[in-house]
Amino acid sequence: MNSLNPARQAPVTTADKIFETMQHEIVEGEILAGSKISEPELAKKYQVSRSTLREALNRLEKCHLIERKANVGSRVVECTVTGLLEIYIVREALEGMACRLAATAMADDEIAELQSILADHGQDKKLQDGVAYYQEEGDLDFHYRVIQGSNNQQLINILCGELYHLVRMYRCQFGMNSPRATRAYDEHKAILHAIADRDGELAEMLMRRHIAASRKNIERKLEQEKL
Amino acid sequence: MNSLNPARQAPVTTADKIFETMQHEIVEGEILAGSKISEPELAKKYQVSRSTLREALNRLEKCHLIERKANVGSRVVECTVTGLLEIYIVREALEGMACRLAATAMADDEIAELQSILADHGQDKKLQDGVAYYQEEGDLDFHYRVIQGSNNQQLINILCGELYHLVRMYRCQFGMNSPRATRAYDEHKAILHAIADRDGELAEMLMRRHIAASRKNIERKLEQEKL
DNA sequence: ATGTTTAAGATTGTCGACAATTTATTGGCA
DNA sequence: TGCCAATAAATTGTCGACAATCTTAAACAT
Repeated sequence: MNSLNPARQAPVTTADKIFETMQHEIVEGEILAGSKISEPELAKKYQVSRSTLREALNRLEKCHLIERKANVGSRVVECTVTGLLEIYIVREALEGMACRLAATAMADDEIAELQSILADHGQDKKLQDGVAYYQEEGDLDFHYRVIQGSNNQQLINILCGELYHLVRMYRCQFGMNSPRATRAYDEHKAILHAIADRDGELAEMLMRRHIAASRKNIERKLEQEKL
Repeated sequence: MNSLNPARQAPVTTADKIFETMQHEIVEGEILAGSKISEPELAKKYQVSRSTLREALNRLEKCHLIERKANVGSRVVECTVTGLLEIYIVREALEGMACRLAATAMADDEIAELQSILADHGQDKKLQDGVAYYQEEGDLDFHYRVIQGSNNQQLINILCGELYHLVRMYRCQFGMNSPRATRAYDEHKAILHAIADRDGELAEMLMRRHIAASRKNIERKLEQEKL
């Protein structure tokens, strides 16, 4: 999936590698959410100097995975319900707009390619039925391609560069194998149909509903867990 | 204006000060857009070590004022027409959503305060008439408060922390003393009215039109300059 | 003259050490 | 016992130097 990102450059410097390693560990929860980051400790763990580690920390901060306070240090971000819902709001606004733009900016062959990918997902879904994991990957893949299709570098940068891994982190740590798999698949089809029709207004509305439905689904689920 | 930002912490470390200095110089164009950043040169200019300067550069990158390539160096971002229009698109999506949220999240006294501020702007506008500068500040101020009113930390962070200074940079360098002053003022009043009515849907639509109108105004102006 | 290879110069990335600040610990006092 | 002050320990911020990489220049061959 990461390999699909054309903007992503291969990790050339050591700080790049430490960054990617830590990014993975934070997303997967191996480095616990909310935990304090000890620069000396981690520098020893990864066998690099503190300068190099700090360079990596700066990039983690750029994609909102850690937070720094002057003269105090860094902490991994907490995974709160509020934070999760806030991100869905941002995604609803930005991906909705991206979808509107994609309806006019995407080339015919890009749309065709995405249609065939979606068809593949449909078959896989039938095979695996309830198992939502693959669908999750597929969901990310679909959203990712629509964003790229917007052809707006600022949008792409924010969604694919700065928010993407934070979204993945929440998915991992809240264990989201949603029961919305088949419905989400249908919604994807409808969105893509609107894009193929070059109907930006409808495409935006459908994408916003799609993301809002996910958000409400989570709100509902978390409400039930409380009871 | 900056003093209105509650999230902003006073510059405590030397890297903070260098960051703010450079941020100002880039926004105002004293450090030219598109120019290459020489670490040794700037370190000498500001009388700090390269490590400290690099720390400042990292924060400039976070708010999209410079871009870095591994083993090559940093450049100040270019101010292109495409880039400007792209930012307006992002703002339309995000500030529209912020406005929708503000309609339900803002407290009554916050709304009242903003109304009185807007009234002051109206008087100042009458006094200074065509002079758009103060109105520009007022425009930023209004948008800023609506964003804060959304009470969504992710939104606030992106708009006020990461995009704010880039928007200011474009305003400075493209010399935007728009002739939309009085119309923008009326639009602000209508937006705030919708917020006071707690009509989020309308508030979002009006804010989106407001920003889209600005964008189209710029598109038109730049189109004319070409001819 | 032009294009390629090689070497020199300059720039960025990384390192370890020191200074400044914060946090933890200890001791004293109400 | 509980709270505050002073000290000790640990952590973050800053510095200058070295290593790796890129850029520029010069020399050479075609």
